[in-house]
Order: sequence, then C-alpha cells, then structure tokens
Amino acid sequence: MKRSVDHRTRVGQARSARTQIRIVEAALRVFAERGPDAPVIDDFVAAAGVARGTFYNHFKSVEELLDATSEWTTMQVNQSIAHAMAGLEDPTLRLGVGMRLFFARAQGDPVWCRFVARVWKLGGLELPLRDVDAGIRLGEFRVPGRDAAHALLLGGVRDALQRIADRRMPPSFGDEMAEIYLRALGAEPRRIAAALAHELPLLPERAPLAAHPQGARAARAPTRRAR
Amino acid sequence: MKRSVDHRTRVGQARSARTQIRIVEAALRVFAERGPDAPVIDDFVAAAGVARGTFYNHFKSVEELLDATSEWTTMQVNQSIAHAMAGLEDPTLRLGVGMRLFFARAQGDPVWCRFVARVWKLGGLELPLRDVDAGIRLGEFRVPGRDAAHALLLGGVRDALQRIADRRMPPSFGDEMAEIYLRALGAEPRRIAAALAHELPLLPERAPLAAHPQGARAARAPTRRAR
Amino acid sequence: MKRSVDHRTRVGQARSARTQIRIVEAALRVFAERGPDAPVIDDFVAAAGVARGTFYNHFKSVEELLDATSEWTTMQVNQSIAHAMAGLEDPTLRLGVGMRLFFARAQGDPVWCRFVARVWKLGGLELPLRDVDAGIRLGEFRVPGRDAAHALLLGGVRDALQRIADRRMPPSFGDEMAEIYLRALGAEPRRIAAALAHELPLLPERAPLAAHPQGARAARAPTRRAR
Amino acid sequence: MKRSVDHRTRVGQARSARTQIRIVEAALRVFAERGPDAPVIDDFVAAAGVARGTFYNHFKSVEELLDATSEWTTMQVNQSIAHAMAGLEDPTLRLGVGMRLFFARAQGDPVWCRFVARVWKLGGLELPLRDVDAGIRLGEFRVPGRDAAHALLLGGVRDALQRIADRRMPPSFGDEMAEIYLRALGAEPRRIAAALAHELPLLPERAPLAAHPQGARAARAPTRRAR
DNA sequence: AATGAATGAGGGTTCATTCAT
DNA sequence: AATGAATGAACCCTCATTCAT
Repeated sequence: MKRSVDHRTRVGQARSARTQIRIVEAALRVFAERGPDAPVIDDFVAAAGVARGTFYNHFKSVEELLDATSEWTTMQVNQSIAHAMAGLEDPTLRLGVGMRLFFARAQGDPVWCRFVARVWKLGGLELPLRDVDAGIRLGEFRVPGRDAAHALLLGGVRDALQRIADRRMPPSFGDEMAEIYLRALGAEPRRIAAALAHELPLLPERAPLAAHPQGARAARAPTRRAR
Repeated sequence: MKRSVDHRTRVGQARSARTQIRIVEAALRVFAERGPDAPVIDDFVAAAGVARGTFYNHFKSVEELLDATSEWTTMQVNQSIAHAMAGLEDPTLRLGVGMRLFFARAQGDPVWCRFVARVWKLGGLELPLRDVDAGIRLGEFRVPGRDAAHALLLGGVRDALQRIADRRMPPSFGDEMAEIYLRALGAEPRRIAAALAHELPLLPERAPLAAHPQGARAARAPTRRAR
Repeated sequence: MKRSVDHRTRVGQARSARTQIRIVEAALRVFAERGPDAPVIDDFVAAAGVARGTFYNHFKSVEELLDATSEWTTMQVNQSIAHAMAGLEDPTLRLGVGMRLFFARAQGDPVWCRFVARVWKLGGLELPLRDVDAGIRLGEFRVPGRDAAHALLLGGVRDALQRIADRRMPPSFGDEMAEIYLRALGAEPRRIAAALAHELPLLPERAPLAAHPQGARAARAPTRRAR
Repeated sequence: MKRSVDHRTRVGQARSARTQIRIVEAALRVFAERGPDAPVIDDFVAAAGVARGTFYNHFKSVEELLDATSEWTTMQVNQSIAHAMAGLEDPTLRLGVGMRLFFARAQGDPVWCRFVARVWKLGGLELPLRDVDAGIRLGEFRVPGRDAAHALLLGGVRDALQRIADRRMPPSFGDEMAEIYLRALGAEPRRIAAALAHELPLLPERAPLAAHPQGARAARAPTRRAR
C-alpha cells in the first residue's frame, strides 16, 4: 500500500513537472507574440493544451507566469553566456564577446528574441553592467558618466533586439552593436578589434525546456475586442 | 438668423475644444503614471472630470486618445526643438544640441518625460536620426553600421528618459548622454566639445496645447485590452 | 411693432410645422426600413436632417413619433379608402372593393406598405371588420365564428403586406386576397364576382401629410428599448 | 485514470446540459411575456437563476438564445403534430386535423402559445403549407392564387394565436379557424365535415424540457427606461 | 425654435478565479 | 493533479435626455 502511494506520488510529481514545463513553454511563445499585457489566461491555457483550472495549480496569476517564464529562459541564457565566457578576464573582451554571444543567440532563436525584446523586466542584465563598471574602474573605459553608459547599453540592446525581431537584420548586426558600443565607452581600438576577432564559443541550445513540445497548440491569433 | 446659427455653432465648437483639451491634458498625466496599456476609460474620465459619454464624443477608444495625446505633446516638443536649432548646420552640433535640449525638457517636465519614456510609439523621433544619417554621409560620423547607430540612439534615449523619470538624475545627465553617444558615432573630440559648450536656446513651455484643437479626431485601429 | 411680433410668430409656426413634417416623413422611411423597435433617435435625426434637440421640440419619444407617423399615414389612407367607397352599401361589395383598394395602395407605395406591414399597431383596421360584421348580420356571410373571421382577415392582410414588401407580388395579388377571403366568408359567388369586377375608384396620393400637424403630441407610456 | 477523466467529463457535460435547459426554459417564458425584442440578457439570467457569465457559456447573444428556444419548443411541437398525423393522407383531412391539433396545443399551453404568437421566426410552419400545395395539386382545393392561400394561412394562424393568448377564446375556436380556412380553400363541405369530426389523437406533453423547472425565478417585471 | 455638447444610466461582454468532481 | 462549468466584478459602449446658447 505504501509503495503504491509512493508510486502515485512520484508519478504525480513527474506529471506536474511536465505540465508546468508545457505551460511555460507555451507562455514563452504567447508572450513573444503578443507582449506582456495583451494575453489572457485562456491564451496560455489554449497554447499549452491544459484546462483552465490546471493553470491555477501551477501559477497564481499571469504576472507570476511572466516572472517564471522570464527566469526560466532569460536568466538561463545569461548563465550559459556567463559560462561560455568563464575564461575571459579583460572587460573590453568580456563585454564585446558577451554582446556578440547575446545577439547571436537572439538571431538564432526568434521566439526567445521577441520575448526578451518585449518583456524583459527581471534584471538578469547586470552581467554586462558589471563588466562596464569593471572597465571604468580599470581605466579601460573612459565615459562621461556611469549612468549614461548603462542607459546606452540597456536601451541600445533592447532596441536592437526589437529590430532583430521585427525586421531580420544581417548576421553582422550583433558585431556592429558590440563595436559601436565599445567605441562609445572609449575602449582602445586594439582591444575592440580583439574582442571582435575572438572566436565565439558555442552556446548550448535553450534545451532543458524542449522536453515535450508536441502537445502545445500554437498561440492563438490576436482576435480580441477593441478597447 | 444666419448670425445666430453661426454663433451657436461657434460657441459649441469652443466648448467642445475646451473639453477635448481637458481630456488630453488629463490623459497625459494618466498615461505617464500608468503606461499605455493599464489605464481604462474610467481613469481618463475621472482625471478629466467629465462624464463617461463625453469621452466618446471626442475619442473612439483609448488607442485614439493615446495617439492624440502623443501628437499634442511629443511632436510639439520635437517641433519646438527643431525650431530652436533652426540655424545649426553641422550634424555633430545639431545632434549634440538637440539631445541636450531634449533631455533638458525631460528633466524640467517630469510628466512629459514619463509619458515619452513609457509611451512614445508615434515616430517623431526621426529628427535626430536624420542628423545621424547626415553625419555619416558627410564623413563626420564613422560607424560600423547605420542600424546599430539608430538602435543605440533610440534605445539609449528611451532608457535615459526612464532613468530620469524613476530616479532623479543629476542635471548633467543629458549632456553626458549627448557626449557618450557622439563618441559612439566617432565624432571628432573638437566637435563634441563644441556641441557641449554651445549655449542652449530657451525652449517654450509645453503651453501651446490649446493652440490647434481642431485636427483631433483621427481614425484608429482597435487595440487590445490590458489586464 | 405688434405686426412684427405677429410676423415672427407666424414665421416660427410655419417653420415648426415644416420641421415636424420633415421628421415624420423621415420617420416613415426609417420605420419602414428598420421596424418599430430597432431605430434610435439618431436615426430619425439623421434621416430628417435636423439636430438632436430639435427632435425633442416635437416629440417626447420614439413611441410618440411612431404613433404620429401611424396616424398621419395609415389612418389617412383608410379615410381615403372609406371616402372612395362612400356610395357602396352591400357588405360583400364593400369588403371586396375595400381590400382591393388597400392592396392597390400597398403595391403602389412600397414605403407605406412596409411601414404598415411592420408597424401597424394603431387600430384603424376596424373599417373592414365592420363590413364583416354587417355581412354576417345580414346573412350575406356564413362563418363558423366571428372571431375566426376577424383573425383570418387581420392576420391575412398583414401577412400579405409583408409578402408585397419582401418579394414583389404580381398586380393581381390584391384581388386574389380579396377573392379568397370572401370565399372564406361564404359569400355568394355572384357577389364575389361583382366585387372583383367593380371598377376601382382612384385613390388620392399620400399627399395631405401637411394637413394637421399641430395635434400631434399625445402623451405616451414608455416603451422598452430595442436590441 | 482513464475512467476518472471520462467521469469528470461526463459529469461536467451533464451539468452543462442541465444549465442550458434551465436557461432555455426560462427564456421561453420571458420571450412569451415580453416579445422577441424587449428582453435583455439580465432578464434571462434572472429568470433562469444563473449568473451573467453563465449565459455566455451557453449562448453568444439573445438572438442565439431565441433561435435555440424556437428550435427546442416550436419545432418539437410541430414534429409531434406531424407524428400524430402520420397515417392521414387526404390534404383536407390533414390540414384540418393539423390545424385543430395545433390550436389545441396552443390553448392547452398558454406560455407556448404566447411564445409562438410573438416570436415564431424560424420556419417550422412549412408543414401545413405543404398540405395546402398538395391539395391544390390534387384539385381538392381551388384557390385564386397560391400565395394568397399561404398568406391567409400563416397570417391567420398567427393572429389567432395572439387572440388565444390575449383573451381566452372558447375551446371551439381552433375548430372554427380550421373550418373557415378550409372553406377559403374551396374544399368540399363533406371533406370539411370529416376533418372536423375526426377524433384528435393525443399530443404528448412539451415534456423533455420540463426536467428541472423548480430553480427558475419568475420573469422580472418590465421596469426599464423609456426610449 | 433650433442647435449640439454634455451627461449618465442601462445593457453587453470579457475574463480572472473558484470549486465540485 | 487535472478538469471545466459557474461565477460576478470590471469594462466597454450606446443612446435617451437635458440644457445653455
């Protein structure tokens, strides 16, 4: 008897985890397609192919789902980038390679790109800012103001992602963004060239979520009433 | 007889125009405070102190109100900046002075700043882009890619506005943004210094709102509803 | 001075009467086209080309306008029919000729036909019923029940009008209705033939509309709103 | 596991079906009392004792509810009449017995009678028209025009229902309607007499809907603003 | 009388959330 | 855990009516 309970519990937990992943995966697409404000719970429910009530077994609100989705996708990528750059020390090199990796990922994964461009509310972008600060501290970057440097980075990256999402940009676009930004920071041309020449380490896929994509229906078309 | 009809008509139109201005002015504050998606019609109605039905006498939807508000505030300021720079020819000078004026306005008018930072969907920002392009064409700017330069400008400006709105930035912040961006473009240090030293012409207040009430009711596509 | 006041008054009354007629004539078309429940005040206002407030100078509600329109059109036609049959005595003859005249009017005036078919709430149809009763009393008609005869007449006529309005019926349709109904009443074939052979007196146009404008504003119970 | 899913589904569907029936049953009364245009969704909701939102789980609009109600009541009765007359062949007999059954049902079920009299938009009344046509074809009926015969039947029946609904008519009224109409068609007196003498088969109750009438509140009193 | 802007109650519709199974 | 019917608060929008000019 005990065993059977255990078994049921274990099966239930496995199922629960799979369901949660299905919802988050669907949510990524829905948010990417329709932004953070427009979608209603039914959109996620329909896209994930689960029942309404099931949603509430996993998330209390759309807000919470949004946070979970952000965490499970954006941060993950950031971590993989951080990992890929594990050996690099020089701020110019780190920042340049980091941006190039970031945009490479964005250009290779349109859904994720759209999601990050439109949603992106959780921080998770402190990594490059840390490099900026380090470069300033080390005298490698010379900027009129730290806040200005941060604003230009974060704003510029978001706008760049939107461009990638809306109109396909050429593959070189990410490198161009890295270059112009490093110039804005007053980095030495030699260092900039090195950062651009550095071979990009391979990023892992956005894998762990890809477990069971099949049951998910496409995000529904935006047919809702006017405001 | 004819006169009395004219009189009635004139009086009615004047009242209507005044009401419309009240709504738009209220909307500016509401949008600034709550963003473009969250507010519901009742918010504008309450802020403007008019009846529900009155809203619909002037605007078909929140979307339409948003456009009208954008037009009546953002563009207007852009025009006043364009006018203030009428005599300037050199792209570096124009871009630098233009950005400084823009941020000066933003720091002096928090509501407008917040509104532009959060909403800002109508173009109206092509003016600086034109200077960027001109500078590239003339060889004054040297950039790895035109799109990258545009992304960095638009994204950076929006992020800067958000910073100004959220945490009061020092008065020098606008100048720092101008400087770092001109450096990103590879402008000559001498020209950058000139742009930063240039005395700022005075901008008129955001007063003229009442000026052109008549052109208000543009037709609009339906929006989605916020949560 | 006195004269000028009189003149103004007279001019005002004339204008008022003309306005009222414009509204009623527009209402006839609107009711004919959309039925008694669907139209809103703006429809009449738009069709008549007057201002919203002007409507209320003449009618308290749609219901009241409906009554006025019914009176000014339906009854009028009934009276003209009654007048046209002034000399006829025999119930079979009167009923047959009356129905033929009625349908002739309906086929010649589609707007009026539609209006009567869809609205037709005021009585005004007691005239033919009186002939039915007279015929029964005189033994000219033999029916299983007076109520059945009335139901068949009123219902049949309304349905016939709807058919004329919806799909153009042949010119003989009115005569056929008269004939089949007289047969239902058990009238003698000879008398039926006479009624059908009787030459139709000419009906006047639906002109006299302007006749008695002022008596229009009867008090009215409130209606429900249409969907 | 499979069983439990099936069970949940089955239970849900059963509940849904019961709710739908409650709404339709309430709607029958509401439509009968207030006509097809006056009632608002709240009327049905109140009469059925369900929540506003529940209405929309089952019907998109009043129009759709009207159609469903028509189908579930009118057609049903028509079918039961058709079934009751299964053995009858002669058009005069069929038409006469059919009308008598129809009016018998109307007199025994005032709510249904009112509903049919006021609403009655879905066809469902083609059955008697088919008998009329058959009689004409067979030479049993002699009419001046087929359209006139149809108009007299449909219009007459509707008016008769209204009379039954408004002022209680004597039990013989239905037979009188059948008789006078058969005479209008020129049927042979012998055949008419046979149709009137034919014993009426029993109609089944309007049963299937009567499942759970108790939870329904009375249709609310008409207290709404004027137009 | 005529005008039309302003009003606000009434009614339609959506959708987050609960809950029995 | 999963399901989906039921719920009702929140919104949207229309339109009858008033009223200053």
